[in-house]
Amino acid sequence: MRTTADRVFAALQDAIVHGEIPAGSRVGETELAERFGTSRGPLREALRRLESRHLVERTPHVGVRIATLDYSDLIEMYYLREALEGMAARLAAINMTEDEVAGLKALLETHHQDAALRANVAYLQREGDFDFHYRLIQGSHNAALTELLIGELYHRVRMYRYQFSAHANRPLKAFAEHQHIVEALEARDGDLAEMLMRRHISAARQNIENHIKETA
Amino acid sequence: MRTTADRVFAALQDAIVHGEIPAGSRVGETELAERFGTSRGPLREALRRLESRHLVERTPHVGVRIATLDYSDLIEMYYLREALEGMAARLAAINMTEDEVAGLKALLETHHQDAALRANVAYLQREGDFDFHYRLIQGSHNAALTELLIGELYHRVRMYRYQFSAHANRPLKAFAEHQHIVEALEARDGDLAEMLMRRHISAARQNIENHIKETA
DNA sequence: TTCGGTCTTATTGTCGACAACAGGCTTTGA
DNA sequence: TCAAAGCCTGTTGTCGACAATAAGACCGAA
Repeated sequence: MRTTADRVFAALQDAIVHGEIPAGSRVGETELAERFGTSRGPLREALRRLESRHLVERTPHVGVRIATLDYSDLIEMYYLREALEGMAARLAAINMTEDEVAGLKALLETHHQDAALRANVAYLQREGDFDFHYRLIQGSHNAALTELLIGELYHRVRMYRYQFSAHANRPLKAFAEHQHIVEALEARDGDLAEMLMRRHISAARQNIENHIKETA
Repeated sequence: MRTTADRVFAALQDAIVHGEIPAGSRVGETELAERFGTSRGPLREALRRLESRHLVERTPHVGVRIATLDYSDLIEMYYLREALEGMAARLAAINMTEDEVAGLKALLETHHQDAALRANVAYLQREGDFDFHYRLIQGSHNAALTELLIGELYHRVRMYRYQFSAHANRPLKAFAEHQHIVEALEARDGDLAEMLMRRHISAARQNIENHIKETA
């Protein structure tokens, strides 16, 4: 059976990612403990785990603040993802099974049916297993890499999406890039897969950087 | 003032990394609490933080085991480092100050004076600020990347060094590669710096993989 | 003898109370 | 009026006791 600390952790993480608890706000332990119907013990455990994922910030004797993402954090994260997901793509080209590649291709096909995408207004992917990057990372068959990207970074990325209510403003391009990556995987071309993935993420970052300059 | 949980965390991490507590051994919370002269509360917090760094493994209701590194973990970590430190080198070439580059060059000069290195028997670097990779990573001026590599991965790497009492068995080559990387930094050539760093780490990995095959 | 089930025990998970600290407020002196 | 020192309050850090769980020992039946 899952422990109560686990439940609190999952619930709190969801609340933070979805913005139910405003980013940057200070929260008290007692307050949160009551909210989740438990004592401060398990709650503190949940907070520590969230801290290691950079979803909350703790300062000794002062308290807990929900983490905020400013633009520089966001840009830094894109560099991380470029390096890590690039490597993931390289490894996926080598290690993915035929079935996994076929599954990924089928996933893209369902995206292709999406009306919003066809109209070039949005490229929304359902979370978790239905996310292209999510599946590709798992295809690297590298546990440490997967844990790092999905266990630690993924939730911060999700938080960003909700916080800035961000949707890629280049849906068709992004979709086309996904398709090219899958083609590289099919060809088992690790070099190409890594290069395409890095360009894919780098383009998204530059897109944001330009947006900052324009609005500044 | 530092909290007791902080002290316990630092002490325990050291004990694990240096092998004072054998890797793979099961340890009880009460036992550890007594050893560090505190109660189970702060100790559990320290354990949680060590868990997020993959230095201990916890299973609910069962207990704590000091993490072990098998070869596949080690190999996976090298892929991570190749991706991340490669990116760090690229960013360092762009973001390092002239002083930092000069400092790194001076550091290599002190390594060059080391007798063991000259005799090609070992390339031992003092830990922390005196480690080449450590300094270069900080030179990336990317807080997220630095936190990830130094805060999370670095201690696992150190643990491996102690556990396998590993010393690079290609000291002069490794040293020469470091020098070439610094030259790329001086030239502010990000592409080259990344490529050299990736080859540097990749070579170390292949070295280990070959070693495994031979002894298997 | 071996397999299945029950029970025991040691360990972890949880709780509520107390101690210690940080930040703000008040007070006092110049 | 302003600044500095001391107090006060609310919060977090720490502790010891209790409850719940899982692993292993023990027993009995096939």
